[in-house]
Amino acid sequence: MLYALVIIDISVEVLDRAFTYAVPEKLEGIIEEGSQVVIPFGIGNKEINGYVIELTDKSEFDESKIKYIKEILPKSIKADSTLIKLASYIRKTYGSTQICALKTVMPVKKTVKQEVNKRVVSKVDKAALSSLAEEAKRKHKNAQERLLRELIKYSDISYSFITGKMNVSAQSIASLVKNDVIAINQETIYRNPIKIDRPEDTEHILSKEQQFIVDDVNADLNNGLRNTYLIHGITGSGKTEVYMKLIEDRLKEGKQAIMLIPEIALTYQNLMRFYARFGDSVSVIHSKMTQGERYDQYLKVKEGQVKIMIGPRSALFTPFDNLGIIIIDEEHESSYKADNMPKYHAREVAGELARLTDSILVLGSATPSVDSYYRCKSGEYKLYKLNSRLTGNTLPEVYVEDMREELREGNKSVFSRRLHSLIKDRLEKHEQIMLFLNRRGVSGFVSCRECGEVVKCPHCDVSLSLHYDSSLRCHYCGHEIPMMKKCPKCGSDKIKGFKAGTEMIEQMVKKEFPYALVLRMDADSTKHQEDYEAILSRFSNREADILIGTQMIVKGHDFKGVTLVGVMAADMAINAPDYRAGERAFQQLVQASGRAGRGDNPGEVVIQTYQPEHYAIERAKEQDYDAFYEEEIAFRALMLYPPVGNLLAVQIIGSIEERVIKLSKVLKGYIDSMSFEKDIQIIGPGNASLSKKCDQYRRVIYIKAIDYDDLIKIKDKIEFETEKFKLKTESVMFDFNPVNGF
DNA sequence: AGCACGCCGACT
DNA sequence: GTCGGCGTGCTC
Repeated sequence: MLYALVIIDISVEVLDRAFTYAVPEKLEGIIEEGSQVVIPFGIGNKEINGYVIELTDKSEFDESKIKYIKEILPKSIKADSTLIKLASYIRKTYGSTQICALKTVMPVKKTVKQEVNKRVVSKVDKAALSSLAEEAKRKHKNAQERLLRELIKYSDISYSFITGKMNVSAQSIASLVKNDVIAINQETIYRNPIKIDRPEDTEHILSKEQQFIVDDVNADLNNGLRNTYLIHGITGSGKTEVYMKLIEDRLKEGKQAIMLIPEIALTYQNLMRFYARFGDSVSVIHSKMTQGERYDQYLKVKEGQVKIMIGPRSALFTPFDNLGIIIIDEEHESSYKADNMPKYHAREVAGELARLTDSILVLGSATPSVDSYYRCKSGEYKLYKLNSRLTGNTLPEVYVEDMREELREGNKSVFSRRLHSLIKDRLEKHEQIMLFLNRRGVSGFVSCRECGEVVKCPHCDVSLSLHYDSSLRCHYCGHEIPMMKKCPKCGSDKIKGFKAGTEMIEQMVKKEFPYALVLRMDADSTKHQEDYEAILSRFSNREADILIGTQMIVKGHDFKGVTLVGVMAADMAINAPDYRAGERAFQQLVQASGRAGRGDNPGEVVIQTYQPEHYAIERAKEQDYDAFYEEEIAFRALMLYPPVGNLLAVQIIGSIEERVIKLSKVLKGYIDSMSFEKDIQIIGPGNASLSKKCDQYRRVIYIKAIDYDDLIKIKDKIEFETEKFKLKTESVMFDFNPVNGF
């Protein structure tokens, strides 16, 4: 008798274990580990889906009670054995249910009808295409314009290439078909579309530094070593070339590659480099792809056509059969941490995947995460540096402007005198300017305009947040004091809450520089992805002098015309109520600086702040990552924050405030009752930084521990206890080493 | 999660 | 006497 251990599709803790089912004779040999099956479950034999995670010939369970598997779930796709192991890792490490973990590692669950091979051909000549493109541009039909311009170069493009990689919607194509500009050629063409249309590949000569990395990694591989590598390379130092060479070498060995890049950097230009090099063996996934498109990618991977997958964190779950390398570009990006359950970190999961598949993991960043750098220092990762800019252009000049000084000298405007005069200068020279304003979190912090003092929590060393009821609160421990009238340090009455939006800056710019053309980009002005692309391309086409925006504008796009970057208030980032505030601030300042002078003209950067002596600012000005790291890690070690310690956020949500408060206290009681070999610290319960969201009250308990396993024990204990009093209106969630705040 | 069993109050 | 409340327990 053949039995199957099945994980059932009900995401509840008590059912989160394998159930034994008998495999009917007709399915023997068909059902495999990873198969999705339909099984009768419970008293009513309700039909439920499940995943087979193991096949065995002896049952551990009372045989008379075992039921038969009904069938294989129609149109389903079997989970890879590696992916099942990865799901187990995710369940264990991040505390989700097995089924939830399985679902996250299965980006494609169902088969979808396969698309016919469609190609788009132009029906008009190049001149007509050109004028139509101009027209489309005028009407802000960006997608159409993109397609038309591409058709000038190649008169015959595959449909899926246009909808997929060029990101042009079916509607845009349809409207061009309607106007008889293009036709869709349905003949199945077995030639490869991309190989033919693919841009000329340039020669690849690696610099000494680049070649050293490639040789060293390959030497390790030849010696049977499977390491994790971190490439710390300044912007423009040619990390991508190294990635591509390493990928190429793996392909030669018959292996495949996964490359993660943040979704925001998944731009056409970035992808083109890979197409030029690797042609049709490269594929991309992104969040906007439909089920069908995803399935097509899946098939291509399974058939061995696709050997390199590029995408955001979910690209990790590409079911390659012989993976050789995983690359994570911009590894410090917080988007690598999942924000819904299970809250896994792609860097850690990639590490596990590399281990499971005997692959290597390569991380790269201009401003590595403190986490990864720490692992380099401890010898866990191998560190490489790329220090020279290949393009030859010099680093920008960075000025730090002390806004306290400005105020003392009677300048009450949001522009320091230096920034004001530089903006004027650039406008006269017709060069472009970017003004960057960090605005994370809803409530601002409180600082003294006289001495720069920021009011901080005495227990947590993060800044206190000003709330609408004019109280100051710590988002970590709930410590609360009333808003003061005078600065506790210097006694000045110039102490105020700090808040400024992009809109306010826009108005100020318009007032000061009425003749400047201004574009603003923030969450309000970019409700849709198209808006985002539209603003960026307008700025790129020099339709505006000044671009004002939040972090969105410092990532991804390069603007050749920008020679001045202004960081309006670096204090916003430094004083975010989060232990990672310093790290994020430093990264953003370095990134923002990197936006200046990408073209031929050298750039200048103005950082405005009330705390010019803050280490994140001083180190960013000097562009000295190592010095920053040393100071940051000392702070983390002192406070036992990650990566030195480990942090668990226990998040409690509910609609009745008293009950949420009570529950959070009860949970803290459970933790108090536990004993550990190494010391742990319990902080809170306190209100979450968003203490009420969607009519749900949110509280949080933070636990710091040396041993990660202690945190898992705490999670298990809380889950075990809360299981008993079936929670209805409240829910408890866990976030291990959180990066995105709560 | 969903369903059955089970043991106490007000209803034709 | 019975209908129905939802507390408790189980599901291969």
